[in-house]
Amino acid sequence: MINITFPDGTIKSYESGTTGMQVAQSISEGLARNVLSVGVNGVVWDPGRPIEEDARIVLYTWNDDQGKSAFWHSSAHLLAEALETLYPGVKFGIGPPVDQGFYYDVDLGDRQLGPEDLDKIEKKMTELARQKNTFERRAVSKSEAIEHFTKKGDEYKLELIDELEDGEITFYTQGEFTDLCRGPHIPHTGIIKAIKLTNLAGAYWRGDENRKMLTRIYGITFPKQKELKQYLAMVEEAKKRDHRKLGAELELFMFSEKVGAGLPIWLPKGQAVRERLQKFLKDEQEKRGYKMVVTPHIGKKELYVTSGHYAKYGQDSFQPIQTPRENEEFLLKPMNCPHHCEIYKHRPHSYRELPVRIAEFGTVYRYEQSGELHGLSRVRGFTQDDAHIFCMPEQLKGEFLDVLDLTKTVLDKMGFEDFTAQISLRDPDTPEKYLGTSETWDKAEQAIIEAVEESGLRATKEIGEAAFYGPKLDFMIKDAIGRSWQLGTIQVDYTLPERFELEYIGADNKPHQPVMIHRAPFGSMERFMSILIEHTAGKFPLWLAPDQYVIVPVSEPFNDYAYQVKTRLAQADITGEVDDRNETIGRRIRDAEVQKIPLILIVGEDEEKAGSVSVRIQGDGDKGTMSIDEFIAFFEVEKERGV
RNA sequence: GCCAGCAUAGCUCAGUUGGCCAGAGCAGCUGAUUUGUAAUCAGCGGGUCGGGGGUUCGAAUCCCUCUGCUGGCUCCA
Repeated sequence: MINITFPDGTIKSYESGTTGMQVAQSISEGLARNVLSVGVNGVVWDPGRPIEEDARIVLYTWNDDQGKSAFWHSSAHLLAEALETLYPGVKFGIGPPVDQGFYYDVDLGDRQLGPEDLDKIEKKMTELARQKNTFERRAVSKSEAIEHFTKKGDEYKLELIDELEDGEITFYTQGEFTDLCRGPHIPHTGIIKAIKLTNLAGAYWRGDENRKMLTRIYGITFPKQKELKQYLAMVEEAKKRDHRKLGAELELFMFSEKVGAGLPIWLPKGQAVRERLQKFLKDEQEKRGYKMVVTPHIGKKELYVTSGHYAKYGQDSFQPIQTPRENEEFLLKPMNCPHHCEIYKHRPHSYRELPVRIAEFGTVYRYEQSGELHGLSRVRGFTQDDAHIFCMPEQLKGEFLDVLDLTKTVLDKMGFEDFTAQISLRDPDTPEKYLGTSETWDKAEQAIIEAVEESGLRATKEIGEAAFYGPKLDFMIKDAIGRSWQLGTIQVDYTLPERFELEYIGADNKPHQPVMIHRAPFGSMERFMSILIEHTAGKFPLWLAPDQYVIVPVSEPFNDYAYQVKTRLAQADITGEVDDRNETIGRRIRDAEVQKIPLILIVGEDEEKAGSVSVRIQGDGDKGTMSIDEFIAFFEVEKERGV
């Protein structure tokens, strides 16, 4: 007999060899039907795997991530089975579960799949699922595993096996299909009721662009048809929030084939929002002792040779532009930091004036691969809300904490609560990718880790994600369809001060090297706006809205009054327009609603006589009339409410 | 850059297997209407079917190529 401990602490005894499924059955039939995987002493197992020793167990269902991931992992096997049935000889890479579903990377030889093929594969998967085949786990020796896949001629699986230890290799078989797999899997394929193959993509084998590109088939499955429907509806909803769509509809920004791919063009309304964001940050930075500067969009190649950017990115950048006579070479600036280093250097600094905080909304240009461009999120020309802090080593932590506080202030103001923070460290195995010595890297990484700990911020550590000149703390946030983007960043840098020979005169009257912090709370105006648009669905908070109100006079005789109101509001620093088009009132209200203008003011005979406005809130209907002073007071209250 | 796909009027889309002057709704313009809380009515204009090349008696439709876009991969100072 063995003792099974449940999450609530109760202990029951079972015969040795009892499976998770049997344990579930002993509790209730309903639970047994829903069990997808089983946590055994912290490891996720198949429900059908016998438990031989005392164990703590957790039964996972569709409501648990562990249950979902087993479900989707098994769905990937089902996809593979369908592929093998339809396309004999297909070779398989890997087929893991992901956040929303699963994929399988396959090598179909010369065959190309199109969207029509996905329907066919889906049908086959449904047919195979109905067979309710169980997933059978089998431990195999390394030689047996090699033999199996040699016979099958699947070099990808052989490569994977090659990296595994003998004794830890398992196969899973459902129906006619056997795959190398560590598991776990759901009880049988019949639980997979709703199947949707979502898209096809190319993916390099093992993520290496020098190796073969496999066909990646993405899909998602559910235990109930209804859940698939809900999922698809949710995806449709998310598409409506897409900043590319809203940006065009609300006339915030545009792209032009003639101007060039990845070069956003800001329209008046988008620029209005940008300006308000920048004003907000400028005010915040002013309180914290930053000074604004402006630097040119190009700089001599030598500037970037000095900074190290040229050696690192020169080949993958817009190539230098030349002066016609002297053949001097200039680069479009990909970073503001070298310029800011030169600003620091323009005169000697005493330790008394440190930290020096230099800020700039600096527009930079980077060559991004054509396939990478994506709306405002990934562009070739963008404006960073950049600043560089030059401080003494002993001031580093304090400065870092202040920047952290600023970044949190920004995210808070925007109502972005679901961000994650990531400490991006160097990969010690590839020192050639980084500038500077191991000692300075250790110092810089330690400074970030300590400051983050002290601030109480929860952050993950990611090895190999650092910039080439220093480690960083990145803030990540998801867009409407769940893709994660880096917004704010804080970076500690000992390297550039050295390369630019920056110094300050210390209390000892000797030169010392300052430490540099690079930071951008928004990251870039472009990417920040893309996330802001998607999070607000284009319905900007009052303090950011390009037009805060529109006045709709009931008919022509009241146009004069409407313009009088506009003038009054302008004096109160409230901006908007009068819509005196010859259209029905219903029409003009509708247009304002569709344009997501926060406040609609209707004025007619009653309002003119009373000196009032009739207020309507976007998406929320008629709020009744108020005097203009009342409206201004109401506006100020609403404005403070933020997002 | 790589894989797969898409590109018809300002926007959203129709255009059977290549075959009459390429269509609709919205937007635009003109006129009528003077409006009280999400689309007033009528008339009119608008497209070298993304660019270039080819196949064909004939191409929006088939092929090649370039550009842009979409979803991934790689990359992201």
